[in-house]
Amino acid sequence: MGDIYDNVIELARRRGFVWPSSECYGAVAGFIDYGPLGAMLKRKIENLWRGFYIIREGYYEIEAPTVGVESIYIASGHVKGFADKMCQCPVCKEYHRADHIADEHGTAHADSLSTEELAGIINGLPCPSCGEPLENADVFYFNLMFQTTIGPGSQRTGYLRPETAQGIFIDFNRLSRFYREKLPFGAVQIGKSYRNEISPRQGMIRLREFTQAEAEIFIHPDHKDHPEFSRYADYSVSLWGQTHQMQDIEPVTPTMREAVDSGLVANEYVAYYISLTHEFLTQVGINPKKLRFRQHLPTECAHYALDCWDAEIFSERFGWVEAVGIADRTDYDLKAHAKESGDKFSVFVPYDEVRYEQRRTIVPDMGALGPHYRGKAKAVADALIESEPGPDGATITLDGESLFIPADLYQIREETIEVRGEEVIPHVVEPSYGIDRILYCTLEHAYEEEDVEGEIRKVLHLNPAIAPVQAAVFPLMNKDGLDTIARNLALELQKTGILAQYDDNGAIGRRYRRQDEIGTPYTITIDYDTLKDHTVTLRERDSMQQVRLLASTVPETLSRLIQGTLPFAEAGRKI
RNA sequence: GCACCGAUGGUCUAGUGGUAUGACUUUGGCCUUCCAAGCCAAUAGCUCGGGUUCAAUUCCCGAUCGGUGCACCA
Repeated sequence: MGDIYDNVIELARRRGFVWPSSECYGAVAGFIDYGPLGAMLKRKIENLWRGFYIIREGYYEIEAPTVGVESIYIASGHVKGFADKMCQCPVCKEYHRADHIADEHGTAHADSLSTEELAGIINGLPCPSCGEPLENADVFYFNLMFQTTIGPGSQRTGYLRPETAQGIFIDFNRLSRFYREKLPFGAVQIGKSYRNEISPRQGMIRLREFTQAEAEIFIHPDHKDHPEFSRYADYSVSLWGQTHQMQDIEPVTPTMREAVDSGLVANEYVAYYISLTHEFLTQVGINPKKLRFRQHLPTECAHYALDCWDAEIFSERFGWVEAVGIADRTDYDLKAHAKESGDKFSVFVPYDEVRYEQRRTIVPDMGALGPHYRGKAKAVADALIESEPGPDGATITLDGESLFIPADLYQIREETIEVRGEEVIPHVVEPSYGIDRILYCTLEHAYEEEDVEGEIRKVLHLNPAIAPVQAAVFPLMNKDGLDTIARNLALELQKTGILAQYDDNGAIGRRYRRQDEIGTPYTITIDYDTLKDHTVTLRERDSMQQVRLLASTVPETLSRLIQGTLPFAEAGRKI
């Protein structure tokens, strides 16, 4: 057999976590189906995430369409920037990045050239694969966004979103109103995003349709101290900064306070979400020893991002997998949408005290300007307002012509203006989670093959909070009324919101193994003692230990076990 | 996209120019007083399309998916 990946994926397929999509018509790379247990697991991971970001941080969730009009992605830069300029070698048919080829042969800023310019430059250069000259090779765009058209016969172009973030940015003004126009505030979105990857490999790691959980937190550009920073000030995580990477030295583990003060992490907001991400991922079940935070190198950091850290999870198969990106995107996106849409993407921030400013305004005398300049009067007035008048009059430029306006055609007013605050374009701190990657890594870290008396026991050590099935109820024997008692107990559990499977098929050991494989944390068995004293056994998946307790207390006890507020040893009498 | 390798019940596999082996799983039954025990039975398969052939799961070509390398990863 292969490595742990093969074993995990085999189990995931067999037991209904993850399946290839549209199998009966031939599966398509980059798309997967979540089966019954996978969909449940995914939802539980998402709900744990909601617990952090919505309930604790107070950033409400929105849901925007996955199809967006072209303008959104023109503004965000995806229409232009999310495309690669490619060319194909006429000899070996290999595809290459045209700008990379030009770059290697000494062309500066090749990525900013047009396709025509690039085609001219690479013409005759050797193909990086076969070495033959690239004769008259076309340079064309390959955009990684899925394109569609909106409406019948419509010329309106739409794109499937390549990230959920833009849906939040373009709702900025509505959100600002919702939060009563007070920074900081944030919104989150969990949903599908789409990227038409050239070569999606690596199973669930690189998908063409994937789920993101993103938070966009709008903060004042001059106040990047997180109000709740004390929560994580003493928290320490493994940080692999730019300088560590370039000098090839190990990550360091300072406290967040130290990391911010030393300048390793740009500000408290970024540090706060690094810690929160660490806490979230370890709660999901990621092994903290296989988790590190790596700072983007200057070359890979998007040009607008001020600081960017990836949470990387170690996979036996894929190495360090980028699962979360935490970036300070500054005001890049809001400015871009302001420019493209013409709307204002800012918040009015009042000063602590009202300021008074002396201001000199020029008030044109339209009654005099009108008859004098006729059709040009309006333009003259506008130019006048912007001008710097001398003692006798002002010189303005209109249609390239210099024009002198005598001082009696306008008034100069010295005013004291009350300034209560200013319009501020917030900076955006963005923690962005790849749920599918987290889910895979969780499975991989939870998976264990244990040798029990010569048999291999496959167990998913899933955190009870995210296990798709929380409990199973077995009658020891399928007779003497044990089965009825077991069924009734399963019903009782379901009434308290616990997903409990009833299973009476096969030997008891086999039933335990089945539940171990899907990560069910607790199993309850009804035996002959139950008939005498109404007690049942409760078995813990990880230790295989059992305790005995009254059947009537099982729902309450299980709830507390799942919440983590009751240690298993105290759940009942040891056997 | 390219090159190489692979694809047989749900899973893992044997094998073949004449529609297929075994194990595990699953389901039903018997048995069974707590960790994949035993017995009986049942269900279930040659990735897809084309070609060669009387006949293709097998040979050839192509596609799809998976793996590896190249390229790509805003």
